[in-house]
Amino acid sequence: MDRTKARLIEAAGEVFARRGFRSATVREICSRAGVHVGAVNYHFRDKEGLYTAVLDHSHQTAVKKYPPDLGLGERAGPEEKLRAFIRSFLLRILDEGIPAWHGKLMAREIADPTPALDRVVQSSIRPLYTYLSGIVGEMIRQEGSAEREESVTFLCAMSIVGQCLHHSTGKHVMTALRPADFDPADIERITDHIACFSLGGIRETARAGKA
Amino acid sequence: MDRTKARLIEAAGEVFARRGFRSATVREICSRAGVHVGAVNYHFRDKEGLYTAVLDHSHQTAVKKYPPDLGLGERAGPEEKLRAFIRSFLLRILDEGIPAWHGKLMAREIADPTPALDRVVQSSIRPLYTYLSGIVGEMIRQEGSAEREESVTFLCAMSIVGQCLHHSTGKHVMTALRPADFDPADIERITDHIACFSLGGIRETARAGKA
Amino acid sequence: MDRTKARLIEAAGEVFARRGFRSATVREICSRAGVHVGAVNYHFRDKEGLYTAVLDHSHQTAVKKYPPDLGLGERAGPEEKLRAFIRSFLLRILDEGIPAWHGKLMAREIADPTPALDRVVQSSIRPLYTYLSGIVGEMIRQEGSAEREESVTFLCAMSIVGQCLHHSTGKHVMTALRPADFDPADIERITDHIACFSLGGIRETARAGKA
Amino acid sequence: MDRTKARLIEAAGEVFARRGFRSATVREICSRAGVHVGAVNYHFRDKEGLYTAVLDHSHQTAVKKYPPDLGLGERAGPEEKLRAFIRSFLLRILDEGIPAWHGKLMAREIADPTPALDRVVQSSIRPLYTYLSGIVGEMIRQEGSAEREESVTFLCAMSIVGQCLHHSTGKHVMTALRPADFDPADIERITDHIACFSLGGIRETARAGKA
DNA sequence: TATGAATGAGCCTTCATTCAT
DNA sequence: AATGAATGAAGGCTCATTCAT
Repeated sequence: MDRTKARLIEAAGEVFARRGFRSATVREICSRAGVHVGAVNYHFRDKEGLYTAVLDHSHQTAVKKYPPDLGLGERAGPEEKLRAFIRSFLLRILDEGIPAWHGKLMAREIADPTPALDRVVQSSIRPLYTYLSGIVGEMIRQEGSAEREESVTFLCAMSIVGQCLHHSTGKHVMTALRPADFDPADIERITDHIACFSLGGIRETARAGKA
Repeated sequence: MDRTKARLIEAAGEVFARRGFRSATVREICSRAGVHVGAVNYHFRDKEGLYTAVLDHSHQTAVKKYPPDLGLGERAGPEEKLRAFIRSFLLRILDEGIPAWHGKLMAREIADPTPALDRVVQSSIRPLYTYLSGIVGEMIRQEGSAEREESVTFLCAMSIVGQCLHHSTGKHVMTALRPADFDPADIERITDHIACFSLGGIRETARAGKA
Repeated sequence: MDRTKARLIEAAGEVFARRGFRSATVREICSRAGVHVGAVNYHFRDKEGLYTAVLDHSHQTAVKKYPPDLGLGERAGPEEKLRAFIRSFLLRILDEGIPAWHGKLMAREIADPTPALDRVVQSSIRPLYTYLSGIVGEMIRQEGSAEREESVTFLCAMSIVGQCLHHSTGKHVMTALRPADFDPADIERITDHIACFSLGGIRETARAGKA
Repeated sequence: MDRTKARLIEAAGEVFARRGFRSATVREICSRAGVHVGAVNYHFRDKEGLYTAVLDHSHQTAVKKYPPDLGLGERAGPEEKLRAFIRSFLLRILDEGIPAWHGKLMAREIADPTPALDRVVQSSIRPLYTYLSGIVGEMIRQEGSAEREESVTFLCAMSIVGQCLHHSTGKHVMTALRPADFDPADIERITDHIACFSLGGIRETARAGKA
């Protein structure tokens, strides 16, 4: 029955996101899904097969709920697009529920890759990166810089992604450092900050490249 | 004998940094250290005790080799201090050798905390954060902004740290995305970029807070 | 449907012959047969029932294709009959295709018996043995020996069968020992050797019994 | 303690010989040895390591107790040597106790090879084969035959070995066929038969090669 | 009648830890 | 004080078989 597969994917998404692929146990996943221990091997061949299925499924869900431009039209300006991208990215990794698994799983895959990394890069990460590079490149060109453009664009994109991921990856430390200030649920405020910070960062970088 | 403890800490630092606390095995550590399997439990009570000892020891080593200001005097300007901090931070997490364990262990602790997180925060992370906050706060004040200063300073500091950590945490993905562009060994170039990007980011953030 | 049973028997014959009863898995058999996993239990009660069915079916096929005398008339001499028997036996266990399963399965049953051994002995092995004993007994009597005839005949028959089986059972070792010399496909040459060797052996044995 | 390893090897030899490598379970072995289930992995790395250790140990024991020439001097005639070899071979595979494991394990390895086959061939089987080839070659030359000598020697040696092995491998079938006649304990009688049969076989083969 | 999802037993292995020596 | 053999729990996985549909 398909219901078992669905319950398994749901339970596995939660456990993999919380514990990581290696530390997650098939037993805990099955227990949460209320299915037999052997079900994973039957339906997904092995633990890795289940993990891949979770990644694929959550990818589908995430792109639907959080498109990179968040519904912005093509005519939107790059600054607007950048803000939408950051907000979308933060929603992916900070929100609760199925789509957030995807962000958390990607974050884990980035920090501690499994054999599924290549798959994730091709299906999920590269498209996002390509979209972000387009925005950043446009902003850099607006500043009149052209030198080593691609390489500079790459570093700027990584600076943006790094800021976003840190709000997921580093949340425990942030809470420990300033319990009062840090609220991962306040996505709008974090979006505002990273968008503003990155805008200034991109411009400064473009200016430096021009000189 | 103290020599056994020292060899154990050295081997454990390397293994914990490479595999993380949970994936590292006592057997591999003991094997590398050339001591018997029971030594960890005998000298450090349990695996966690060894981990704590490694953190303490590598902290001592790291603060000596990579002081946050990299030897800069108090009279240096905040921009200069910021660049030195970023370079020092990148060296901690990207360099090879004993002191780099500490940076890698901190990065792992941030991304996937263990019960030792609080200890690490108090001994290592908070001092760094306090130092960085001082620099950032000074720069923000230079721009004339004052509104919600502390909170803004916190977010800026996290943006800087997030960028740096991503060059350690996300190195596999960066390599997958742009194998030609990404070289974690080129610390100077990464330092230049993050310093420049963050300078623009802080100023833009300060300006926005002023309006 | 009978077609499912037929496909199952065909697939099972191949797998049992290659892996043996215990190492063969119901799943591999069903997968090769293109039927669902439960089919074995549904049609044949259990794995052992399928195995029995395979033995019965392949026995039917084998006796048709490889009659012990290979079509020799009753008037043929014992030496001619012995050679035909040996050739027939080798074809059963070394040939490829459906009838060869039977030989391979018998060889496996002899080397590593299952609960089906008695059935195989009664249906397949004993008739062959009886036929061979007739030939050997005739040759021994030709030499003029009579003492403990039956027992001697038995041992001679076992010597002949043992030689033949070793060319199936021991093929991996023969290849390892003399890769150049050993070619299980060269059934004529092996037949010639075993027939000649056994002729000499029987005569010598008969002569010794006479003395 | 070495006692655990010794008990494990003893228990494993018995179980491997009775069930074969694949069908034998670590649990049964440990249970018989009266040791913990993890002991196999601790002392021998894995099941295969234990198997290898059993093969090595039983090989040592077997060569001591049953040297191929059974203590015959070099001056003994080839017929005498052949008989000694056959008797020694039968003792190896039919006797009870540790050295018989080796014969049974070799017989299993020949019929159903494991990854350890090469090791067994090099350490145990090839030396025996070489010794036997020397005897057979001498007998063939005595008959005056020289044509394709090596290849003929090989086939004769295989005929001898095949006869012997069949008395171990095929014992269940022999018992089923003639319960009264067959007594594997009557090694002297079997030795007499195979020696006599093989003598006649070798001479006949040599004569045929000469013609 | 036929299917295939689900089951339960069992297998090998790994791991941190304990404890007799 | 130090060793390393032994332990017990747990992990992923395979397999033949059952049973609701």
